[in-house]
Amino acid sequence: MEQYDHSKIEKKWQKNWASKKIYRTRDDSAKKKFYVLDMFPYPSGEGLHVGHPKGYIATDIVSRMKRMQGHEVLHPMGFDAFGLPAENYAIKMKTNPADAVKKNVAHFKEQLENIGFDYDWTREVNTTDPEYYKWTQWIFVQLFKRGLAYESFEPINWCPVDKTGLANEDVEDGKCERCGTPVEKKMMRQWILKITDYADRMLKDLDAKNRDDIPHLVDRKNPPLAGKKSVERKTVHALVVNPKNGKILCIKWKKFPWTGFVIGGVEEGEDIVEAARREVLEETGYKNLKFIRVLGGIVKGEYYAAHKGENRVAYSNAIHFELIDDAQAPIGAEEKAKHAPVWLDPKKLNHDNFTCAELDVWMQRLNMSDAELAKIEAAADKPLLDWPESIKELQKNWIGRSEGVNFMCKIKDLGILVEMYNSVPQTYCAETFTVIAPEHPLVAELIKGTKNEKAVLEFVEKIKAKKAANRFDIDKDMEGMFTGRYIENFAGTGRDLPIWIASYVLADYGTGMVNCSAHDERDYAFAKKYDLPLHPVAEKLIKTTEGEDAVRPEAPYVERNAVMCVVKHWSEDKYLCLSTKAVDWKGFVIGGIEGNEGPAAAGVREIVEETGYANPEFVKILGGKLHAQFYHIVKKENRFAHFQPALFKLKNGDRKETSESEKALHDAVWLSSEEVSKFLNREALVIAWNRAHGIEDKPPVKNGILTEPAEFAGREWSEVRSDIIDHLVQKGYATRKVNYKLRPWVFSRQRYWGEPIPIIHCEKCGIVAVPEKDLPVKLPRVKFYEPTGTGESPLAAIEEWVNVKCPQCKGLGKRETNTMPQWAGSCWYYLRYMDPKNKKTFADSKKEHYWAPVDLYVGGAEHATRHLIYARFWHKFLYDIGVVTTIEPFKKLQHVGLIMAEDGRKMSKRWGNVVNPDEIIKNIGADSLRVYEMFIGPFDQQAAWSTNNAIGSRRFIERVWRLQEKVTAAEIIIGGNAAKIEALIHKTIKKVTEDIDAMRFNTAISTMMIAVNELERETTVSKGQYETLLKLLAPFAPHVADEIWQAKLKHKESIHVSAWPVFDAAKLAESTVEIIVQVNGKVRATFESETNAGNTDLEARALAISEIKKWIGDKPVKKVIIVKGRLVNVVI
RNA sequence: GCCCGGGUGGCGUAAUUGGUCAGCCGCGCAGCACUUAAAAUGCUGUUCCGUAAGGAGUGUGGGUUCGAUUCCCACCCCGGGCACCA
Repeated sequence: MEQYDHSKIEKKWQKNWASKKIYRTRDDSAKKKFYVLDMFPYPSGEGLHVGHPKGYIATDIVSRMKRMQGHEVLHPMGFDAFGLPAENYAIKMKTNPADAVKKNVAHFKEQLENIGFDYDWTREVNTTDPEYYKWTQWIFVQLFKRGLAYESFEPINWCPVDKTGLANEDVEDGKCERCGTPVEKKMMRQWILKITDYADRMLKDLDAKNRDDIPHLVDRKNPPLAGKKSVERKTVHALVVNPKNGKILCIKWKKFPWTGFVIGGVEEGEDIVEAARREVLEETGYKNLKFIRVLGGIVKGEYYAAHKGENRVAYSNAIHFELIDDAQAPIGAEEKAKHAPVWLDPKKLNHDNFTCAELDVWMQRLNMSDAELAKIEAAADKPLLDWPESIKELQKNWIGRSEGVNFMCKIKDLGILVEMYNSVPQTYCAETFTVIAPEHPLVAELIKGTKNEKAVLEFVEKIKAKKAANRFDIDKDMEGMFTGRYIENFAGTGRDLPIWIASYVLADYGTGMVNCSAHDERDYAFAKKYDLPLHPVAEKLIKTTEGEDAVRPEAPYVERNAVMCVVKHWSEDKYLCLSTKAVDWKGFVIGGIEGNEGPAAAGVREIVEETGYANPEFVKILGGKLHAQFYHIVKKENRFAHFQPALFKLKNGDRKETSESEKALHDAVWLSSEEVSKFLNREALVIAWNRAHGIEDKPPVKNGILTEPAEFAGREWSEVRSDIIDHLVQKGYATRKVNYKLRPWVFSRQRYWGEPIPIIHCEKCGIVAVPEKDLPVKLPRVKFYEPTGTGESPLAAIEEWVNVKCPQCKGLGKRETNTMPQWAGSCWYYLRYMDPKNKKTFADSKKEHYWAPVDLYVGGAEHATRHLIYARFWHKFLYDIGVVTTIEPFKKLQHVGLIMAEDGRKMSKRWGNVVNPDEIIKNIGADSLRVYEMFIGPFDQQAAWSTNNAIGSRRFIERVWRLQEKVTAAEIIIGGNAAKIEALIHKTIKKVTEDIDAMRFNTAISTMMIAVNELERETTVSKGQYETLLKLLAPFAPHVADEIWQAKLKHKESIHVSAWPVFDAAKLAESTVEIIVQVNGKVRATFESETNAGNTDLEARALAISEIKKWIGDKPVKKVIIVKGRLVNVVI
């Protein structure tokens, strides 16, 4: 037999596939689509290392299987090449970035092709191609037109080495993500994208349910009819609200049991808002409508239009109006016959924030019975986003939604009103001072004319000059200065709060000004440093969760006040305590405070009662109260107790008799101060002890029991929060407020290598967008493109490019010279793959309807908080302007675990541990490389490369190759092990198919290896079984599979367009099973049994086994547990 | 500090509605066969202790159960992300 020689076959098949165009994707297919996407690479100068293709191999496998399963597969590839890394590389190599990128892309592409991917290269995109970035710029113009892109002048992060402004996402730990230089704050003219407008929706949709599965009503009541022609229509829903009562104008169809919005077709040349007005007038007669807004997105409906005898595919926008008055025009007879206007109570409909799709869902619900609703809820109980929880969590933290209140405060003597955000409003009575960010515009006003003015201004300048990274360290970097101003009578507490400028306050979160209390670590440290007053309003709660006195949920809660007595000996340094007999417990004398006695009297009484010592004297109250929750064993109740620690002293050793009942409970014992510290195993007592010795607590924590305000005293910190907010809002001290950590996206870079921002500055007209017909604004090719560091991009120096006519007034204008950041192009590339050559639009809407959303998106987890957030933002925006149909771009997301070098470090030129895939392909072949990378471990887990281990994959492929020798012409072999082998093949089909779907490639390969090992033991292998195995292997090792399939087995077409095998459940079942017999849970014997043997039969056979008899001996059998088809367990 | 993920042979790992002696598959290692020899290939073995019978064993300690890698509680360790967001 011919030897397996990868070098002969791999190139051959790569050429063959390309020439036969077997991976060409069609847009007009009747097949079900599957869109599988890789995060496209950023082509660096260094080329690929073996880690890069891991994700690409995975998507290649999935795409090949899906194609064989009969899907129309879109599996494209392209290059993201604008931005700093490419530009810095070009500067280093002293070439033009455009040339460097061209070279790098060619190199990447060649390396990728060597691995044998099934990309349709006719759909390649490159973000630096003017035909591509024309549409990146077009989207920017749309953002600009809707006020989501704006110019601003404010302090932003600036990298002094890369000489450009940076987005919040580009800063890691106060340093530039690219070069590690600490960033500075710099006042700059810049472009901002208002990503924050989408914060809430991006957060909400992470946990949203899958609305795609809610059928549109039109689908259900009037489904499309087969054989009728299909017509596309643009339609509108009108949401007309009566502002007086909130009711919504709908129409009731007379022939159908159906109530819904006014819906109508949009006529040629008609605006959607006009169309909606016209339809409302025609169908209901209401003529005076106030336009509110166009709801985001469009809804697709497919139905049969009976009156026209055609199937309709309708794309509908929704328009929100308010009724101005009741004036009604007469309704035509024809309309009257069809339906009548009705006003519906919207119940809980909050239409202010609705998207079109949500409105559509709500409308359908109007007409559903409860049973129908429940059914649909269940169907939609799948998440909208099938993403790893960890990535969702990362995004949630990044967006950082925080619900709190804005306090309204008045500045004393100036009368200025300011707002201050607080997400922990429980502390409002604790607040003792206010801090303000040095950058805050109010600073100047506060100090104007005061004697401190000059000193404060100097201080502000000093802090501003500090690097961002050095302003916030609690231990050393915090600095502040008093402004001389106060907040007046804050929130009715009667306190004026001094206003300080503090280095640690964030100017761009909340309002840049914060009220401070002892309950925040930084504020506490600041107060200590500058000797500011503190006023804690919460005390610690000790909740016993372990042992006999652990809180028991079933027991009632009882509130008690008590005294905790620290009783000193009359002459020695020892302390009087109790040893409790029932629970092996030693502790201070504790007793309830009765009626109107105080802690001093109660303490004296309890000490006498419980210890017999006759003359205790009250010395002093120690610190504040302690709060505890525990279970009172004797009274069988949960105690919510407030202890007042107090110091007592015995005058002398005189004793009285204690009562019998007290004696039974505990003894009085003396403990040395050391011993006391030893048995103080409950935090409460430690604190009491510390207070008795004047040791101060750490800064108060954010939990415990509130002591102020009086209305909420004694309640638990977390539980009281919402009531406090209600209280503050009611009293008018504050309003509810939500804040986000997500910042506006700083979108301009003062660099050459990026998409020019398509804006023209005109002296007369101001900021004008480049008209869409003039796009793209091409990046000019230049000799000098190094960053200037002046805050202007190198483009600013090219006069012939900068000077341009204003598109509005034709006067003198200047181009915007900043460029877009690296992340811009990747925000929408997945849409361009759907229709990469389109010159009229970024993607044809029919193609978008067919391909969207991306079914599977594979890439590194490091993109969770940048690319994936940015892309979701742009996608939602495109949805809102009605140009895409899904609310999320990526349905399923899978992240790739990194491949590390053999030394366990990241592969990098710096460590000299890079493994080049070209090398591996030369030695063992692309197929072996592919199989190895998938076999290395769980796909999403990091793994270390081992060239040695890769040999195992090569051996596996060789074994498959040699199996050819055993293949007989027969499709199926009869007799011998035939049934067993057939079952094995079907098991393998099932497992491999399921594993590829779940991206468990390592176990899929393992399963195939087991199958090959089994087949090797047979003398002959049937052709049918061998071909099945080859098909399963084909996505993993496409070259060798096709070589055997076409060259050896003489098939005329590629294995990659053959049909994927389907397993037969009937063939999986085996007639006998091995039953294990356990004695007391330990396996002692096994026996063969028919699959469906009954329990009594199994028991009898198990007990008859001599080995089992031996283990049972003469002990009585207590119980026999039988698991059908599995085991018999004898309990003795 | 906070949020995820994980801890199983010499190594990468497999097995979870709790149930076939835990360790599939692969690497490595050892022995054997083939060979003058080597490579390649094939076969056998390979968690630990013990000559064996047998026992122990999935980070540690406890719990639930006839039975726990799988469930519960506490803790330890490793990896990743966030850490100024009041």
